[in-house]
Amino acid sequence: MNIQKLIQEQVQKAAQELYQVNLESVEFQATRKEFEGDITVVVFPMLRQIKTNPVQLGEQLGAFLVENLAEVVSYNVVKGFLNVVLSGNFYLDKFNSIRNTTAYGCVQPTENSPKIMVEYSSPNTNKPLHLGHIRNNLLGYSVAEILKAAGNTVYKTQIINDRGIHICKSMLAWQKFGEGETPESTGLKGDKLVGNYYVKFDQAYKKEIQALENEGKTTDEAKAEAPLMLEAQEMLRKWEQGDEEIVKLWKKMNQWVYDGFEETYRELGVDFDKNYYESNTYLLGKEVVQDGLERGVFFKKEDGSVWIDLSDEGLDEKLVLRADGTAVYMTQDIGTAIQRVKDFDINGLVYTVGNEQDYHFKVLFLILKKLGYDWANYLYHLSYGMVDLPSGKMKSREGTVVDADDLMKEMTATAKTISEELGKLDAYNEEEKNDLYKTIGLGALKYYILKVDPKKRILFNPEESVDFQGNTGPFIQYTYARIQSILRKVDFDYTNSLTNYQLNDKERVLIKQLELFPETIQIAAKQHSPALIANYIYDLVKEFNSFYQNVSILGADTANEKVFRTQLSQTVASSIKTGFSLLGIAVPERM
RNA sequence: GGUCGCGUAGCUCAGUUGGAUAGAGCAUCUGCCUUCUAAGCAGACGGUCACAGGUUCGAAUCCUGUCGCGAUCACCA
Repeated sequence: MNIQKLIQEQVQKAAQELYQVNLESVEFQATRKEFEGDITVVVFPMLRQIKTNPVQLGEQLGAFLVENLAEVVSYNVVKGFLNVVLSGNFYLDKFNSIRNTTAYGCVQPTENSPKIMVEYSSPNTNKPLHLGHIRNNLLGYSVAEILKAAGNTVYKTQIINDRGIHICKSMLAWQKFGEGETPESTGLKGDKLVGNYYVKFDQAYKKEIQALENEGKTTDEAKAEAPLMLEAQEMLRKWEQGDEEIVKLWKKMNQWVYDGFEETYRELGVDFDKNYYESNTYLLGKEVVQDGLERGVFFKKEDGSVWIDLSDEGLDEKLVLRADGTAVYMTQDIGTAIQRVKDFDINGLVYTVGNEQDYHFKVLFLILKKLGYDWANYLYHLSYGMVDLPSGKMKSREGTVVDADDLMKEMTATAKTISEELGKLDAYNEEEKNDLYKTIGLGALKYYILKVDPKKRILFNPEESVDFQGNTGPFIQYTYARIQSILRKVDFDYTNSLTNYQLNDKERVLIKQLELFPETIQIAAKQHSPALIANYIYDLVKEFNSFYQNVSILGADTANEKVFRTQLSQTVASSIKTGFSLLGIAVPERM
């Protein structure tokens, strides 16, 4: 039983004995560090049931706790706050149990655990991944890992948007201007090569529009009538009819892109258990709409298009099937969700998609509910803010897109520069050094992005490089490396737990922080927020560094101190490693 | 215009179900490497929690309104 429950019971018992009042609940908070104490009982709310002055009541409850609970050694009352001081032995026991727990903080999933699918990334195959995708990938991957650690069975997935007009644009431009270029012939990553042709299409298309406008057409007419656009649309029609040549080209160019993406994912350190392809799923959902139409969930307009009326929910009418019977985005998403539940027997689904699609997912979830799927209550849109530049939105046309591969390279290069300046890596050969630079560079980038609340937008200034000091990934990695350095130097046995040890303040604070790890993971899972993990680890590391700098570990006076502090350091390192793994960030042995 | 989100130190961000004197990092300024890695530690400076009301023992947090920023309101995805 945890200490909070024990104190609550005793406080309720005290209220009963002293005032014959049945307290329904007791409110707690962590004691602020300017006061003495470990846990604080807030007395104010009790005054509703017990008419007395808060200080007096606090004194009475405090005395009762000291009397009746061995863990409580003393107390003080400030205004309406009863600060309770717990015994050193209580924390020592706590520490020993933490130290002896494997995968401390995490809950192992069982047969009966909820099965959740997390979708993230889901790129279009017409251009390379950029900074926006990086935020998406990091968030999706991290939330998946956090859900796992909280005891769920998790499947990571992406749906690759491999068909549609945008792919045809790249294909057409390559056909017209490509002169047979391939990733091999140019040395370009496949996604970059295909992306170049998407840009080329856009440039040529713009020229055509301009020419038509000069002939007196309106902009809308010009856009619709430009020969390149007509050709691209024709290509899409041919693709849908299964035209052999077009499909062959489509397969070839998509494969280039997949190979390119694969490399980016590998560098970024994200992975998927299952890939869906839009070309396989874009027809899904039509039957469900038909079925829903018959059951009266949807209705048909005169032109034959199918809609759902969501005005009851304060929303509008929404199209789910075009008049010509073809699917829209919503149709596909309905079908795909149902397919995924069939494929994986999942109980829930997390969609990592930017907040520009808030409305879409609100509607999607409502529709699935109205269709009567019970799992529709466990759908979650992990909505995140855009990554903007000082100049505003990233625009490929203006060349302001921050490319994912380039950014990772720059981060690694910065890590290298800083590491070389500090010059502490003599123990490493070139290959080990290069691995380390990647670890640090990516650690800086990932932490920088994940530490902020997902729903807030991020302003990314490419001019000012991401920090490596203070509240950063490298700061935390550095602390881990320092602890590893200590552990390498230990020349005594520290396997056995101590039962008799006088904790100092720094040690006690660290144990308190360690104690919060499991509930932090649970809350982060519930809120789908890697930022909570990042903040928790940062607090832990700050406390540890203060301990490290002010207290000698291997040079301590007594053997017990050496053993205990080594154990404490090791346990902190292990939580750093676990916590960072939930963010997809690696930790180094040296740096 | 309707809907949704955001607004906390010069900058970037924390701030649990409402609780004590609103916290970190960066930047600026002081100290600390002949003892475990100074990517560190100890400290100083810095606030009308956008604004105005309300709810109550108590509000950055909840409610209402105003202002500012962003997104969305496609037979695009």
